[in-house]
Amino acid sequence: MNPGGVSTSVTLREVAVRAGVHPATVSRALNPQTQQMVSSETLERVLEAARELNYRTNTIARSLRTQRSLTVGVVIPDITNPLFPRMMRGIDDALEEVQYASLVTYTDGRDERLLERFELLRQRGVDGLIVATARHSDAVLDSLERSGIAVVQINRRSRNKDIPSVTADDRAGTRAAVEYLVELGHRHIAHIGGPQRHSTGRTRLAEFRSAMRRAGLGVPEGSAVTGRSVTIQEGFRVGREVLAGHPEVTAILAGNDLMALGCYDALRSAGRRCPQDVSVIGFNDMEFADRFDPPLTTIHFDHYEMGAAAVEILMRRLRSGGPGNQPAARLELDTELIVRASTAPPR
Amino acid sequence: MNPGGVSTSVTLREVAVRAGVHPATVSRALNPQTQQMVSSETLERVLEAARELNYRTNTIARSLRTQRSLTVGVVIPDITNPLFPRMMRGIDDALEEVQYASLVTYTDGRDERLLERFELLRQRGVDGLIVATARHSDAVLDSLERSGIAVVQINRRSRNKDIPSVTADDRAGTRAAVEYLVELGHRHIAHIGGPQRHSTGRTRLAEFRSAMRRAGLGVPEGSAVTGRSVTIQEGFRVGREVLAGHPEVTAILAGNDLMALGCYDALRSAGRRCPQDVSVIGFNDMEFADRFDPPLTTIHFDHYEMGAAAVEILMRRLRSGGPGNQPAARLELDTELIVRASTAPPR
DNA sequence: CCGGTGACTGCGAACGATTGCAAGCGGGCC
DNA sequence: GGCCCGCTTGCAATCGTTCGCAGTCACCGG
Repeated sequence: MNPGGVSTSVTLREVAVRAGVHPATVSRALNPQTQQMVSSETLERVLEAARELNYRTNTIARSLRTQRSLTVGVVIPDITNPLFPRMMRGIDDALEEVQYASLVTYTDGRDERLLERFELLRQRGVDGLIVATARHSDAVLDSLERSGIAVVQINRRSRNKDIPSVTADDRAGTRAAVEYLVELGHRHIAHIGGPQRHSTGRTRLAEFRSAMRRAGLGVPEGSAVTGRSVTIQEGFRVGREVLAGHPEVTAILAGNDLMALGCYDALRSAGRRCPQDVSVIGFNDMEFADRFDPPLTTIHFDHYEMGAAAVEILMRRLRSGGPGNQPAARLELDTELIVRASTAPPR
Repeated sequence: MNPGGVSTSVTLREVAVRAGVHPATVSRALNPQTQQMVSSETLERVLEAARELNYRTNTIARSLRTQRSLTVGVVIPDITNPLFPRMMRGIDDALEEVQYASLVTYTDGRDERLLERFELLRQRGVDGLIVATARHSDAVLDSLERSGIAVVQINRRSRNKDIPSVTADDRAGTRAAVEYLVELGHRHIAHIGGPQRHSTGRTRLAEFRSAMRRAGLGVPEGSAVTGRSVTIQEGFRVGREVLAGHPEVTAILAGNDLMALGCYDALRSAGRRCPQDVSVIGFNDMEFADRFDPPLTTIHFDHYEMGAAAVEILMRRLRSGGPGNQPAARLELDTELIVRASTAPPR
């Protein structure tokens, strides 16, 4: 007895001895799935012994035997990107509910690292994968999918429709942003987008064009430009370029919040004020977006929910033991335009 | 052969068959520690076979046998707190170097959850623990330490000097902040501190008092108040209280950056401007502190390095196989005052 | 009274690696 | 020529669970 303390690890065998039964019986008694196989007296005796010894099942041994680790790998570009902490919480909380744990790994934007990182995860026996690094055309993801491991894409998705995904409704979000700017009276709207190898970059750019067309507005050459990555630096670089080429622009729809911050910098360096001279809209509603100078108008979606939903889809897949016959889920989360102070009518 | 693809798992035994040797020999050939035991011809044959089959050692099986999982548990309050993502990167990158992985778990400020969460980590066989939730007087941590598991504290530390820790030099940071405010000409400086159950809250408050005394300034009743948690909400609540009770205050040293943001809100709600009416200094230099309105003057330290250093200490401990005889490391990271726009001379 | 059935429990073989021990083998030395 | 030694390698146990199989026992129905 070691109240409040941490005991050294006790095995099934020791519990068995104390309860006067075979280890296998202890195993059955402790597993909810097989509990009804053991008589109630034995059950009680075993449970008592287990409690007294403070027995905890050794996950490693179980995993070796059952070939399931109750672990999923999570591959994200970088936890430092403020989009991901909340998403991770959604994932981890949902995993905790089903006794799973996550093993997190980063690609730092070098998406091809996925394969090499995956090897490590595989060595550790992950049962499935949540991947936030999908490219539009992603051979690695395709091969993972073919190899039969359960994969769910999150935030971005590849064109491979056999792989389930949870993304924001990029189309609706972009549409809302453009329509809002138009409504404010803007006529010269630029788009500083993300890379076209990402579904987010593609969809948002495509929808930007559509929405502009629907509004009867043109998208002149050089007023919808995409960066090489979704970073403040690229937002700054591309923003400067666009502002220089199109001084008539009074509003910018950025590819995401980080690029929007880059646009802030570009505006400042061009001696123009936000929102008085140029309005800016981001995407993601990242943490502290309401604290920036000016507070950022942006497209919100529920990052936490996105993580939780990905886990749910993954678990469904793991339980069914394969993709099954039903088509892969492609969940799109609702978006909401959050109006703050980075947008205003044009002068 | 399955180029670019993902092969199904191949075992030591299969490699052994292909190389025409015993599995034990393959094991020795593949382990750098024992590699010199096998002849160079055999070695080559084995390596070739392993490469051809794309063999990866099964970490779970290895862990069961060796009783070491190459995994460490990381316990943090909440990954959503912007202090932690960078720290996690420091931890994970350092762990990756030594082939370890991290299993992260959250306490959400309910520090007592540590014990229950630790049980889960123990089940999964973590070799050590990095804990960011230390309380000044922390029975759970004490018992963990006594139980012999390797623990390193990070960011905060308990009074138990037998447990190694990596913290910021809270004392020096606080001193620099106070001295800077004094130098600017402030005479009425308040402290909106963190809970006294945390070493950070304690040390910063204590040093605030010392530094004020050294500057020949008083700390009137009610001008150094601590919150119940280090959050924006508490910063706001306590900030309002202090401002109401001490309208003469022209500068606030906050317990951390989040509380500083709360102070921003409190000032706004009191109709006072920052920095024109009241200067504010934070602590941590969290992500995007330079983007706030106004950009936050704060005490910087290297979060990434903090994580990496914790890993180094932990690894040293794991390798030596116990606390050894040398005293536990208590590393304090250098701090630096980053002057931005939330501070100015008093009117 | 006997065969059958069902409910429990025990037995022992996995899972895939690591490692102490011992055997085989060749060479050097006395 | 015999002995010892060191270098390689194989053997088999082990880590802690799970699970298919089979055995035991009581009870029930014919």
